[in-house]
Amino acid sequence: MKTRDRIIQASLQLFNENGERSTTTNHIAAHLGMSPGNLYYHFRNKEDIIRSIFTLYENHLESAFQPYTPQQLDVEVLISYFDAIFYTMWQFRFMYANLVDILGRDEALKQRYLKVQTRVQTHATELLTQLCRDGFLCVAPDKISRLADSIRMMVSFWISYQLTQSDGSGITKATLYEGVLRVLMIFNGYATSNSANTFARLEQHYSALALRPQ
Amino acid sequence: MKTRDRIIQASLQLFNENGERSTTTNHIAAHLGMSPGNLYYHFRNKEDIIRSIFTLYENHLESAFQPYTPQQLDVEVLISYFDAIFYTMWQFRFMYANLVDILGRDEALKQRYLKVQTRVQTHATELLTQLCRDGFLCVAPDKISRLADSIRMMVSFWISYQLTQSDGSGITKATLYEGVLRVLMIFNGYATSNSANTFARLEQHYSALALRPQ
Amino acid sequence: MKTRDRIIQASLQLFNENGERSTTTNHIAAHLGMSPGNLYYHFRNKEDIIRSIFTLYENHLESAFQPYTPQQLDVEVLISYFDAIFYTMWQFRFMYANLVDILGRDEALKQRYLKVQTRVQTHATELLTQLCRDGFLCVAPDKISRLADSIRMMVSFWISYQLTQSDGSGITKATLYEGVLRVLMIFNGYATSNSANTFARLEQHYSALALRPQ
Amino acid sequence: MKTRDRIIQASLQLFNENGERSTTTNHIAAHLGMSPGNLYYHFRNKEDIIRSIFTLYENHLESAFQPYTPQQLDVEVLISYFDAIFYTMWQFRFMYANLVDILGRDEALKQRYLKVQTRVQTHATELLTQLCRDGFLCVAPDKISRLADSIRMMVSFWISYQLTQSDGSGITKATLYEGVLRVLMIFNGYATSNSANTFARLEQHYSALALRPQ
DNA sequence: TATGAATGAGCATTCATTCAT
DNA sequence: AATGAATGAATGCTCATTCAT
Repeated sequence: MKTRDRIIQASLQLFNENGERSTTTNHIAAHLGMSPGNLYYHFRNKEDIIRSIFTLYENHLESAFQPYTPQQLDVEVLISYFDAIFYTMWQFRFMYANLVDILGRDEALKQRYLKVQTRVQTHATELLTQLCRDGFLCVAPDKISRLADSIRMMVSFWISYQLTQSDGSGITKATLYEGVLRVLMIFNGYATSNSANTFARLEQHYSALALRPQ
Repeated sequence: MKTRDRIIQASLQLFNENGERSTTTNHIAAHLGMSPGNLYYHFRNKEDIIRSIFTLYENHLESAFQPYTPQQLDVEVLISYFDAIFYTMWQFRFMYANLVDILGRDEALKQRYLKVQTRVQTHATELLTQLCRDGFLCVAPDKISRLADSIRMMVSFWISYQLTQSDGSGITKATLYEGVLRVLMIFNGYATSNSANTFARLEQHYSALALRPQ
Repeated sequence: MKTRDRIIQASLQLFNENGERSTTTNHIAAHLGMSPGNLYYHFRNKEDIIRSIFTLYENHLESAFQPYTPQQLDVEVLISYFDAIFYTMWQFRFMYANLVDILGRDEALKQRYLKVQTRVQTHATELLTQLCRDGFLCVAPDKISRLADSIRMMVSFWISYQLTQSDGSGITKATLYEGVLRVLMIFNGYATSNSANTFARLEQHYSALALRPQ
Repeated sequence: MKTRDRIIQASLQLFNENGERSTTTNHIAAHLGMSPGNLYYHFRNKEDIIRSIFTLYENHLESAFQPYTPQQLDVEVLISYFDAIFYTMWQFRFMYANLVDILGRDEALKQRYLKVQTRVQTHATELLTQLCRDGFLCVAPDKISRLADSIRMMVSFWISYQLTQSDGSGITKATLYEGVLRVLMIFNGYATSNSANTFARLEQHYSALALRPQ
């Protein structure tokens, strides 16, 4: 792996584990057994590292929430979407835990965040429309967009919510699968008789993951 | 006012205006025309100041969300609750903007937060039950608790959400009245024919406030 | 001596001995056996220290180059002026050695420099006029100002000139007395028969000092 | 052009434009689209680059200030000398702006500077003698050397002086033509009736250049 | 010749906190 | 109660230079 990518990966890991605020650039360099100078050879400053991680986030969102091709729809497709939700939360959990702080310090990043969230909203709306059309969900057309928005808000603040509500020390995969289940619960409210069975299986699937110890 | 209280008030003001992170203890002391040593005579450390502010928060919540006495119910009562929601968000907005950060640094404070939130949840549930009983709302008994929870979550993260979504520089009273309106909108979904008129007047009331310039 | 003044004096000393560029704030603090934090308690930053030294420079120039009272004029008065020239060069030699650099980094300081130099020019002109009137010098009235200017330029760049011309390691008092002698030489060109003797004695006085080993 | 020369030219340009201090070796390499490693293949270190630029300076001085052949003397010859003064100041202005700093860091370079300045002094003296002999100037023989010295000092510190005196942002060609005019003014003081006209034309020539916008 | 990743000592500055008075 | 000088560990970042390829 290239040094630049190693720095990004190590930073992401340390940010997720110890928080972005308390992870210093010297920390990251030391963790990689490299000099701080080399880190600054590859990145202009700490903000630049965060922005590069944000690019990963953008790319992931972009690819994960594309509408599916017509013939594809079955449990696997839905699982891929819910897995993507989980993966996003888990992979970038430091960001969700400090969104206000991180975006508050970097106006350019905030603009990028707004942009990508707008796209996510669009894609999510399309996805829900498709699921309605294919008889998996039953949502009034004028409420689809609001549903997508609710889901986005839930996903965006699930980690913050958990960090303020649970007395545990940190976020585990199980915590995030709980979040996935909450989203599923919202879907369940709009399930059709066709999809009830599928959703039951999905719930079983993620319940099992939510119970797994770290 | 006693020195101790002056410190609390000044800290609250500065935290709200400039953020807790960038408000130093020397800053607070200077703002009060007092020595940092004196500040540390009255408080063990910065955390101690935040804890004292948190006590104000607890007291406010405790007194504001008590069930009303039977004969009272009219528009004024509802306004008093919604005003209390607004007041809480406005008065302690620095906390809402940094909840994860603040609670993450102080486990004892987190425990107090959990406790007070549990009480708020209880009181809110009782309140909703009362409003149903008095024919103002129509919510299935087993859904009342979940409704209270949704409202709490909306209030808790409205400020964070606004700080990440809007590209404006900061939180204004109008922003928070928008939040109050969102909560009202949820209530509206459960309004009875008796209360429809009342809710319309409430909406008018807060819409006007949300439009007022800073 | 107050800590603030001790910092100024130590900084001045270290700047003069080792150059301003290579004298770090930690250096200064260590030299005084104090923490860097304390240094920054008394001064906002390094620039602030330099500005405070510059205030000393301003005050010195202001007091040293006042016109003399009529009855005063004798050798002692002239010696006091030439001594002031020497003292200024010696006391603030780091500044003269790095004028371009120091003023180039701090526009506000440059403005103060321009202002004080304008005042020095005025005072020097008045002084020369007085000396002419008292029969010590004979300069055409329209050339007095230009003479003052030449002297100022000579004093301002004597140290720089010496640092580029001599292969010795540094500036000594003797070097600066040489500079004083050069200025005296200019005066000599305008001496009257009344003052010739006085100037001869002055030259002897400073020649002796210029020959003294460090 | 050879890589080595390209490095020298780029360094000279960047030093003149942005100052030697704030022009890093990586800067120079990037400006040339080359790796820092390659730069260090051609030069041992930054000092080595400066020394190579200094060689250009030496060569220029050596060739520009040679006595003229007897039959040549007319306005053109004088213009060529004054143009050479201008060219030297303009081409190597970063050096004049930081002479103390640059020579203070490199004792060997200082020795070369002393040597070349001695030669310049000699040549300038010869030149003035020739001009006297040819009836263009009238200077007492024992004062010729001192006149040459004064001119050298004026040229050497004109840029430094301007950088400390003007509140403008930087050195322009006009600034340096002003310097040339100052030198001309000194010559004027020793002009003969034969040369008065010539000097007037020279003054006109350089005044026009000094007034030209950048 | 040339690349470009890597080094590492060093710097100005911050801030919660302490403590003698 | 109050002062205010003092602490010191920590932080993000720079840049001339090296060296394996």
